[in-house]
Amino acid sequence: MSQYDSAAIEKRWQEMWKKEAVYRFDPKSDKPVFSIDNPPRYTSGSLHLGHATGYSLIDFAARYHRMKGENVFFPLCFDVNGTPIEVRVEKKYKITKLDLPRQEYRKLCSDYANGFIAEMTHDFEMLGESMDPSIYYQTDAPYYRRITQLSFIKLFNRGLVYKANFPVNWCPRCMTALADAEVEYEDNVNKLNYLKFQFADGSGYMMVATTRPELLCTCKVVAVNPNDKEKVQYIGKELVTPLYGRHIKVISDPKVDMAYGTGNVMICTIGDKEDLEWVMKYHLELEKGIDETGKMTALAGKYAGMPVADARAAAIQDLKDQGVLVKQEDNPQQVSVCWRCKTPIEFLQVPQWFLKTIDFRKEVLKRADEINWYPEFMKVRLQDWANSLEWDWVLSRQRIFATPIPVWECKKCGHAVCATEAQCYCDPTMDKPPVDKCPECGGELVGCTDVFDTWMDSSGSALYNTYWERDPELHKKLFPMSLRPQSHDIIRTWAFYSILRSEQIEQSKPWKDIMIHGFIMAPDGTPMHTSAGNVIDPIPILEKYGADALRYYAATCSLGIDHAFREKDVVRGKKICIKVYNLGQFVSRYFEGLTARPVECEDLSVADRWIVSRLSQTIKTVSGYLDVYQFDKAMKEVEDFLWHQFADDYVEMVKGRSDEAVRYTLYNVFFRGIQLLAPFMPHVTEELYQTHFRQFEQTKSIHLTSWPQPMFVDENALAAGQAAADILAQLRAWKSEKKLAVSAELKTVEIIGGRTELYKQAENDLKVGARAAKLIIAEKADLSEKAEAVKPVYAKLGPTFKGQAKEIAGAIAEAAPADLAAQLAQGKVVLNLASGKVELGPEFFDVKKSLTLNGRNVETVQAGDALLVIEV
RNA sequence: GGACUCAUGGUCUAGGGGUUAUGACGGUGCCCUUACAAGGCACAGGUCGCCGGUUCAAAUCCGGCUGGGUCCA
Repeated sequence: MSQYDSAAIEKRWQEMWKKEAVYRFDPKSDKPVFSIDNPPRYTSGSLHLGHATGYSLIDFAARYHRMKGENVFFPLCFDVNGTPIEVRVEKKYKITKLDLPRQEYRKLCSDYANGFIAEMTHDFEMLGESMDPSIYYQTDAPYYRRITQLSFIKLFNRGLVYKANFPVNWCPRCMTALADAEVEYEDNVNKLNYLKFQFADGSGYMMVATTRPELLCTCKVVAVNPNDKEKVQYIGKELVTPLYGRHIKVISDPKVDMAYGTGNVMICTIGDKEDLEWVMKYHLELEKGIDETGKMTALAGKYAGMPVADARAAAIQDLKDQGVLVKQEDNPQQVSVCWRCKTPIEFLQVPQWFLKTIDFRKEVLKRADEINWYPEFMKVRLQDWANSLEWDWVLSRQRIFATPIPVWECKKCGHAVCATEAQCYCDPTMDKPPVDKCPECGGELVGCTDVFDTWMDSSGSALYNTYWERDPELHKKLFPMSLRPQSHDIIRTWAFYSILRSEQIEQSKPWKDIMIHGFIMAPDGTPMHTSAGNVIDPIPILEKYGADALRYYAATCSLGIDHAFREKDVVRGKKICIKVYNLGQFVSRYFEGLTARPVECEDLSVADRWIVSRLSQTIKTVSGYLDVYQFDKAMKEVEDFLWHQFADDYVEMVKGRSDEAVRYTLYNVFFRGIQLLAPFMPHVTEELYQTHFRQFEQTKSIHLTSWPQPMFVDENALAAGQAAADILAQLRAWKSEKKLAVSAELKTVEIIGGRTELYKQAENDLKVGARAAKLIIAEKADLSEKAEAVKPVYAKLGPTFKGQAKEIAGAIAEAAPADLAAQLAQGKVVLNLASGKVELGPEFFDVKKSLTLNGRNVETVQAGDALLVIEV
């Protein structure tokens, strides 16, 4: 008898699936398409537990729809763009982007990222992912970048793209503008400096508190709150800035926090987002105090060329020396930092390319409403985001390893010439512009060195996947896609921009459904971070328990919420593998000697009809859950059915049989059972299929078989079979207690009372299941009945008696069960309450009875309302 | 500071106005019963985060608080 060996089994079938190209999208097929806008995995190397879980969830959907007969589009894909790779490369070679020619730098990044792809593809195979390599893509390839550029050109030509000077989040280390989504916040404590600002008319001074004295060089105004009674007298007066001696005005603005610092705020152009708001509101002239490398500009006078932190220290020293700085206090604040390198960001005005986004707010919201969100509440995040947008999407980045913006600009007049569609893919830093000279002024055209925000590439995945601008017919057939799976952290980026792009290019939603999963946390529920040292490597888990076991864990993670990693669920997953594997070994004994699958059988027993009915119900329930991506609930149903109903109850019930009916039932129920399990545990189910069913079924893989349909539901058999199963479960427990083998033969089993009419229908199943030589089913015997407890049925009592219900329940609890039972035997119970006399029929009571039989040398077991009398 | 979300035996989870509150892992005891000891049977273990409200009835609905998570112009 062989034993379950996850490593051998998983390797065997992974190789077969690959060799036989089992998972292939067929562009020519006219079957319904189920297309997945699969998240291209970022080429950062090692597999993370979060990836393992996320991609498993997607694979469940892919496999389910494949078995439903749909033409599944599930691409193997990688995201090979952007700053994170650059950061790693710079770290590895100890360089910055300025140290190398663009092409060499780009090659270093490309080689670095591509070096991981083979290994990461292998990771997916090890997990049993059914991604399709025939529709492979990676986001740095010219064929993919071409789509990004083409969509840009179309938007450019429609006037949706513009270049503007605009304050942007700027990371001085990465030397790039950052989208707000790329800005993180860190708690920090710095100093709040109290400075004396002299009035220009010599009438004394005003105290201003600031955390950024180095920005005095761009200080434009000082604001006070109009409700600040002490300060209103200063509004309109002139102040002289320390260090620079500029004359500035005092203004009033209701947004000034009177309680913070001195209640007077100096507004610079610009230090933070609040400054930006005031700059916009009062149309202040933008001055640049800090440059792109994070150093002070000439405006800063003697601090010019110093890094911001040094300039601040120097300014503070000078202010102290001059007696301007009179006080410093600790100031806890949140600093904005770059999401990748954690360097504090600056707000700088830099020429940037923008895509009109705010104008599309309504359309995006409308498309979001057209998409089915799983779970629904995730849509709220997108809506909040869309509604709070205040400026357009900054498309450009001053980096290198990304898609070039296909534009040339005139050196003289700044006029921008966009590439032609025929030119794409192109790189304006190497390729020639479509025209020789500036069409406006005849000046020289220079290739744009800016690249796209990587979300510009990513948000085009639904377009790329559906052959947009590659195959119009296929595009029409595939767009919009069926499903976007993703995590909740990138709703405001990937999901939002994808919907925006789809609206701008296709005036349509990009997908029908979106499913959003949570994060995998460390076992203690805190996020996994390399810095916290709590990152769990999934590879040893895969080796110890197998991919099917890890996938079981993934299945227990309900959508939308974060889950702590639970190794015990992986353990449970492996136990299920072992259980079904062994179950297969047992069940297949019944198929020995078969030359074809068992023929349809007319005379099924009640037990057979019961398990077939339960199977049919399970198929319906599981399909319903899978249709709405509720994998946790679906898995639980399958697990409960296979283990408890099929293995524990049905198989135990029929062990004594060897007829055609049981063979037919075991074959069909077990086959369909493992089909239900196949999307979750593809390896062990393939092993079972190939070992026990393949010889009778035509299909080369279980994953290409058709999703099972319900066989029949026989309500009567459901009730009778369940009643019999419950009796037999009690009997097995009794045997175990008496240290008897489950297969121990019994002389007589008498079932007295309880659901007699049901037991009678399943009489033979009970007899076989009990291993009883003689089985008697009787309504009554020579026994005495005793009411153990009489409880009120609250669900009936409450709605009928409302406020009186509590008093009635109290009275019932007080009364003797025997007395209540005696009254019930007469048809009703009469209670004398303080609030009056109440008559209650039997529907208000739940009577627990016990039956005892005296005077016979037998064992008795209570099984629900029935009494089992056993003669060994 | 804001939006969304979560809080249920030792640990983790299901449920989402009225049964005896689901199950897993762990614990204890018995059993190597011929598919399965990573199995079977039994047992112990819970004031369903805290405080209020709605209701005849709240783990469940509402409000506040505390604590976790995610996102944050």
